[in-house]
Amino acid sequence: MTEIQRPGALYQQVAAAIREAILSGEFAPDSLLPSESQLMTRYGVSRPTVRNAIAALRAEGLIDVRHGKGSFVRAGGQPALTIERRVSRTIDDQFVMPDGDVWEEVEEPSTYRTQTTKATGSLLGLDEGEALFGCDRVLTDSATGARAMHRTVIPFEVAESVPPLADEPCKPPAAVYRLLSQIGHKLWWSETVRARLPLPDERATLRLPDATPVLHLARVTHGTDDRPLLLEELRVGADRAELGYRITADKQPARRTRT
Amino acid sequence: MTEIQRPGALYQQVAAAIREAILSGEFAPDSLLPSESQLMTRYGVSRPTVRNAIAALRAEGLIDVRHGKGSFVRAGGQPALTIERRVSRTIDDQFVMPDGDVWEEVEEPSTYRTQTTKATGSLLGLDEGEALFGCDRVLTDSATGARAMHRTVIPFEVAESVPPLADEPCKPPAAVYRLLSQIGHKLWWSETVRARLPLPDERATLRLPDATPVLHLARVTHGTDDRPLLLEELRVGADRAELGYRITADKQPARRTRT
DNA sequence: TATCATTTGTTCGTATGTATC
DNA sequence: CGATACATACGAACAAATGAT
Repeated sequence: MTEIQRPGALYQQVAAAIREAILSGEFAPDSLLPSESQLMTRYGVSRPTVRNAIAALRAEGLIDVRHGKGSFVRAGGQPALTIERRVSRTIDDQFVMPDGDVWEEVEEPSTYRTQTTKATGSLLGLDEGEALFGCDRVLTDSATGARAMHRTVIPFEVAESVPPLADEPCKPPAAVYRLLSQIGHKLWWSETVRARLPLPDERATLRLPDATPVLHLARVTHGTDDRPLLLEELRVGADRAELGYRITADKQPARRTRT
Repeated sequence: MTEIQRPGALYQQVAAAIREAILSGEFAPDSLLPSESQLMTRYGVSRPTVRNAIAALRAEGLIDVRHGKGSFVRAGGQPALTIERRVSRTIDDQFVMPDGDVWEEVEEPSTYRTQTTKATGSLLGLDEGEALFGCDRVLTDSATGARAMHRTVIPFEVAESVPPLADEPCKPPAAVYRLLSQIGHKLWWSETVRARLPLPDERATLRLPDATPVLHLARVTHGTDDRPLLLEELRVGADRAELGYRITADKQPARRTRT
C-alpha cells in the first residue's frame, strides 16, 4: 500500500496555506476571506476539511468568523487600554488608584456573604470556611469599550475591626485603603497575574470574541506585620487591555526563605 | 441515557452537560472521560455532535484529549511557578533578580543585530530603523518543567556608552543593570503584561498544550531622566506560571499626562 | 416590508487511518 | 495481533444570520 507522505493532515495544510496568505499580505487585516465554498474549489477539498482548517485558525486567534457574513482577518494591534497597577498616596494619606476614574460601573454592585475557598484562603492566609464579605462589580471603560469584572473580598474579622466597613463593605478600594491606613496599618500589596481562557459566563459578561484569554489579577492588601487584610480580583479580556507596573529596586532585599 | 433539554445548539447542550459533570465532581481531574461512543449513547446524539462538544471543551481548556487513549479532565490547579517580577539591590549596588537562579538555559543564547520595529520602538522611545542588539534565550525551570523565551534588546547607542556591553551584549539582565548603575544611572523599570494565544513557533518552543495562553512581558529599563535604556521580553505559558508583583504606595503620585 | 441569494452553523451518515494498550 | 479510541475525510441536508433587492 502506497502511503502518501504529508507534512500533516489535509486540513492542517489548508490552514497553513491560508495562514501564509494572511501573513504574506494577500489577505489584509479586516478584509473578508474567501467563502467556504470558494476555499473548497481553491484547494480541492470538501467542506468539512475547509471548516476544520478555519476552526484551527480561529483557535489561534488569527481570524474571526461572523455568521452569515464570512471570515475576517483579525487586526492584531496592541491593546488599547493599559491598566496601571500602581497605588499612590497623597501627603494627607488619601489613596489614589491611577486608573480608578477610568472605569464606570455597568450596574449596581452586589454584596454577599461567603466563605473562604482553598484559593482565596491561601491568598488571605486563612483556613477554609472562614466568613467573608464579597462585592462584585462589572466595570466598563467608555473610551475603549473594554469591560472588566471586579471583586472585593473582606474577611469578617477585618471588617469588624473597621466599623464603617462592617456596615458598608462594598466601598471603592481606595476608600478601604484609607480606612485601614487610618487605624494604623502600614499598607503594601502583592499581586499575582494569571492568564487563561474564559469560562462561559466570563466570556458573556466581558463580551469576549473567540480565542481571547482573560487576564486574572489577584491583589492582596497587607497591613502591619504583613498580615493579609483583603483581596481584590480583576478579570479583563486580554484583547483590549494590558497591565502596567512600575518597578523600583528594593534597597534591602527582604529574602524570606520559607523552606 | 440522559435527556437534554436546554437552549442552544445540541453540541452546546452536550458540552454544557459534560462541563457541569466535571465541575460537580462526577468526572474528577486527571480522570478519563467516557469515550466518544459512550457519550453518543449517553446523550443520544451522533458522533459529529459529540466531537463538536469535545472540541468546544478543548478550546475552553477544560479537557485534554490524547489520540488513542481518551479525554482527560485537566487538573485546573494553580500555576506551579510564580515568577517574581521584583528587582532588588544590595548595599553595594549588586542587582539581584528574585527568580534569576531558578531558570536554566536550554541552549546557547543567540546574539544578533536588528532594527527597531514599531512595537519595540515605541517602548524604547526610538524611531523605526534604529540599530539594536538582540539576545534570545530559551529557559527552563527544572522544578516545574516550565519553559520560557527570554529576549534582551539593547540599542547600539546604549551599548556603546557602556564598553563591556558593546563587546558582549548578551549578559544576564542583573549584570547589565549593574553596569548601567556603575556609570551613574539611577534605574527604574516599567513593565507591561499582555496575554494572547501562542503563535505556532511559540507553541512548539514552549511545548504548550492546547488552549494555553502565553503571558507576554515587556520590561523597559529606564535610567536618569527617565530615558529608556533597554528592553527585556519574557514569554511563558500561562498554564504553569503566574507573575508576582510587590507594590508599595508611591508617596508622590507622579502624574505624567502624555496627550 | 418582504423576499431572496449568499454564507456560515448544525446535524446526521459513512468510511478509513492511526495511536494505545 | 486484535480491540478500542481518537483523527481525518467525504457527502448531504436543513437552519439561521446577513445584506441587497
